[in-house]
Amino acid sequence: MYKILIADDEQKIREVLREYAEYEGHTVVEAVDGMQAVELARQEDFDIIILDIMMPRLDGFSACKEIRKFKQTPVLMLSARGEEYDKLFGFEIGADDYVVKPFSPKEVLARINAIIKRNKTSDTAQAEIVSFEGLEINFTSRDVKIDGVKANLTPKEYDLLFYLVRNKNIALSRNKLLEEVWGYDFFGDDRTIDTHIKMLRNNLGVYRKFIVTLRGMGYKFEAEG
Amino acid sequence: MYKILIADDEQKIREVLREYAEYEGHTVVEAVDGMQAVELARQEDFDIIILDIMMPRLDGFSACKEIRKFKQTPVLMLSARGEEYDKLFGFEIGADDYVVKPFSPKEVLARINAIIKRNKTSDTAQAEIVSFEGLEINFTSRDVKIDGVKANLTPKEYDLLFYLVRNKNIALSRNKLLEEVWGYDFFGDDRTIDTHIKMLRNNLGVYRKFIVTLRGMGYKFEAEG
DNA sequence: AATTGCTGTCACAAATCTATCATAATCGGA
DNA sequence: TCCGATTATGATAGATTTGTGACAGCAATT
Repeated sequence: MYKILIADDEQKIREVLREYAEYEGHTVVEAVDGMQAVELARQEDFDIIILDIMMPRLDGFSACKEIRKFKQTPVLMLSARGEEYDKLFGFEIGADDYVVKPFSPKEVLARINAIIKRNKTSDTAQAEIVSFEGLEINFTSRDVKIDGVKANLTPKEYDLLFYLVRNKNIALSRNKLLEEVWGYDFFGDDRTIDTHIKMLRNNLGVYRKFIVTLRGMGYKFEAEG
Repeated sequence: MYKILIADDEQKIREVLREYAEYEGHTVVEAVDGMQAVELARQEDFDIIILDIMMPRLDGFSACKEIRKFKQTPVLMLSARGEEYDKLFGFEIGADDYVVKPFSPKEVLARINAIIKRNKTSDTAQAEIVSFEGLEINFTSRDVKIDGVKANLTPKEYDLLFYLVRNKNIALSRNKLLEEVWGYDFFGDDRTIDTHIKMLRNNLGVYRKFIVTLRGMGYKFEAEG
């Protein structure tokens, strides 16, 4: 569900949090110090960042400030009891919440969920992506990658592929395809589909195998993914 | 959590906002015009005040100015699109933020939280900045730098770019863009977008590459950052 | 009143896509 | 294996879509 960055120099703590977070279906990336956390935050978009305060190289406060210069990712601070309590309390550095050690992972996860829910403004919506072996289809950004390389499809090819994939493992007659992809007001030839299937296959390279011809019927996209 | 004053002459709007705010646990007080808002603000301490601009008896601008004479309560303005745009933009009257109608209650609540948090954190308001290579976009101060040099964009160009960037890596149809950037009440031509995209691209120099044409669809801002 | 800057529209050129056709290849059943 | 039916493919003309420069109407500013 969420993508979480956990920065703490104690492996034990990272481990415990990761375990709980992954159990809830989140993705976790770890950093062992503040510097690394800032770097990772710069490169990727996280739903939330968890920063321990006492860390080598760059402490949690400074890391938080640094991150806030370029990202608004919610931050949850971890602190030992009494440690810089005032700063924490005032959230002067822009943290969204904090948890005092020793904490229960359960509580941390609860806070994470609360913070993310509070901060979610349609922004961090997950892209809709499906992949079949090396064929990756991103419905959200409307692009298709073949072994990591972007394919250059024409509008009709996108529409056709997207429709096939959305109805994968379903036999689709030419009429059905015409109606759904071309529109009810298209009065052209059936065989037009063949040509577009051809183009699509050419563009899909080895993954053309997913597009199966159903003789006397039509086509289908056949895959496990 | 927070105590909010909502001043709007439209009952519908007060109702919707109240519902959302209370759902988040805030306390809401309503005013039906600017005069009443000022009186209430004088008597009670709110965490934030929401003022519609068009109100009977005393408009939102004047109410805001009046309130600022005795309280520093953060103010969020509501305005119809285009309504006194510059005043709003300059925040000359001391408002902390503004939202253009029609807005989503969710967005308003998000802004409320942001404003209050910003005001509570020792007024070291952090600017919201994102960058993609040498292209730096500051949502807060509403400016754009190209390799460190400030670009001179027109309002529409800002709006368009900001929307694209906030929805980066998402395919945006012309209709979607018209609706979100121009507003639901714009009945002009699709192609207007093309022209503005053109201008934007010219202004972005080499970073025009981030704006990708999706033939038969629309455009998207494509970048990793 | 004149100037400047912004917006939306238009027209044309350039780029790109699509449908169709002709022909080749393939399939399935007799 | 052969034959008719169906599908694959290459080529291409015509249709769409997008990029761009020009411009008129407005609004704000001087």
